[in-house]
Amino acid sequence: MGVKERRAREKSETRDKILDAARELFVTEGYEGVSMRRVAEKIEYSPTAIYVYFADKQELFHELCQQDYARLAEVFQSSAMSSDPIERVKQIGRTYTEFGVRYPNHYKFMFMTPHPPHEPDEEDREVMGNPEVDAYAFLKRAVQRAIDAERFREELQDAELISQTLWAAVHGVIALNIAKCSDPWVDWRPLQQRAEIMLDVTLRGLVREVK
Amino acid sequence: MGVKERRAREKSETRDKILDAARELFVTEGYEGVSMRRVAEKIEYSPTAIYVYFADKQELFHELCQQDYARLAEVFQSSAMSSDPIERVKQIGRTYTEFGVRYPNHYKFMFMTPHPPHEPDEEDREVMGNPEVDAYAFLKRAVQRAIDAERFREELQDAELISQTLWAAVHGVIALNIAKCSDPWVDWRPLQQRAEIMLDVTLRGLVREVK
DNA sequence: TTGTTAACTAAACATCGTTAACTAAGGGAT
DNA sequence: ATCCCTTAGTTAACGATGTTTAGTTAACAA
Repeated sequence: MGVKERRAREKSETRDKILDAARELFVTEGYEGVSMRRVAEKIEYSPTAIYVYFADKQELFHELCQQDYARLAEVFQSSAMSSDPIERVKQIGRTYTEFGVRYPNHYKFMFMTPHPPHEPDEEDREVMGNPEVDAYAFLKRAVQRAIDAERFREELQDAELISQTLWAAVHGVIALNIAKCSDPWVDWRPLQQRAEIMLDVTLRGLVREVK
Repeated sequence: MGVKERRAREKSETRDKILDAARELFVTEGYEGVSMRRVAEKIEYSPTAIYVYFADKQELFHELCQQDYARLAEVFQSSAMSSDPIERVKQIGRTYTEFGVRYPNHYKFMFMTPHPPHEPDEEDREVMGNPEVDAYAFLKRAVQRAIDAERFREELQDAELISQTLWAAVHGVIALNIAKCSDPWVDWRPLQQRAEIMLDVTLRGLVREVK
């Protein structure tokens, strides 16, 4: 009776092989630069074999995406240790920046590429909103703690809005860096400096004045 | 002897026809969604005719891009009328947001898509740094004026760095909106609100305290 | 009239994502 | 032991893409 389980295991192993191969290519070549044929070649399967496991290219890379969202949440989990709620938010920002710099192609696909609307399945619904596996929820919780500690200005009570603002601010730095860093039009300051200034500035604009 | 000129005029007319057709398709379909064949079909030429005028698809859309940079600078020119230097910067931010919202496909190609490095030609060098036609230079000048008026904090004296920070902040809002607005994962606040808050927050973080 | 140039085209190439039709192998039921 | 069905995988092909090559055609200069 263990037959079914062995088969399932084998199937999920090849599935993982596909994902691993796709990820490796994807990291260096980006979404457009990777073809289904090259992924297949890498694992020595025929191109169409992939379609047994994934409906199409979109779905294959969407799955990679999901894995990376989870990984980002994981990284968040193991950083952001500070006891000061504002410092925590700052650490999250720094970790996020690091992620974007280290994995620009993942970042590009995760946060800079429009995906067709996608109604959440049951697994998504399980992850969504859980700070342990949902990076955005993690940020939101940290923001909420800072709100509860009355560290943000009185008129700023919406954790969602503040999170979205912080996210956008740091995202702006990373995204411009990815898309425009080699543009001679702009005399770019070092990324680290830009990222740090951005966190300083936005947080200074958000927090309550100390008297 | 007017032959050469007539020919040149005709040539630049077809060139413009190509650009116009490409732009029209591009606005609704985006870079990936438009094929050289469709552009050609639209002007009733053979696909290869385009290659007489543009080296490849990249170059065709790069040219569109350049036109839009100029247009953005133009729009900047006719907004940003306020006499208060900080208010001016804010107006630039709002105008920029409007541009991104109105032309998301252009915006995506202009600011969210990495382009291969491209050494500036003589025309580029003419535009670069001229606030009348270079939108980034326009922002930088407005920032410099605010610096000169001692409106930014003492430690912030680098117009380049401040401009890049402001740009990144607003870009973050627009870019996330374009890439992720239909993502059910996030309970997005209205774009206008996010944009306005972002400007308020960053500027509050940048300007000198009034005593 | 001839030769040259420049705009444009037709056909083809390589590659892409994807589909359809098949093979081959393994296990369950008779 | 035989039959059948499911399933992982293949081969071949379709239609579309960006682009190249080898023409054609027409206008001008001599």
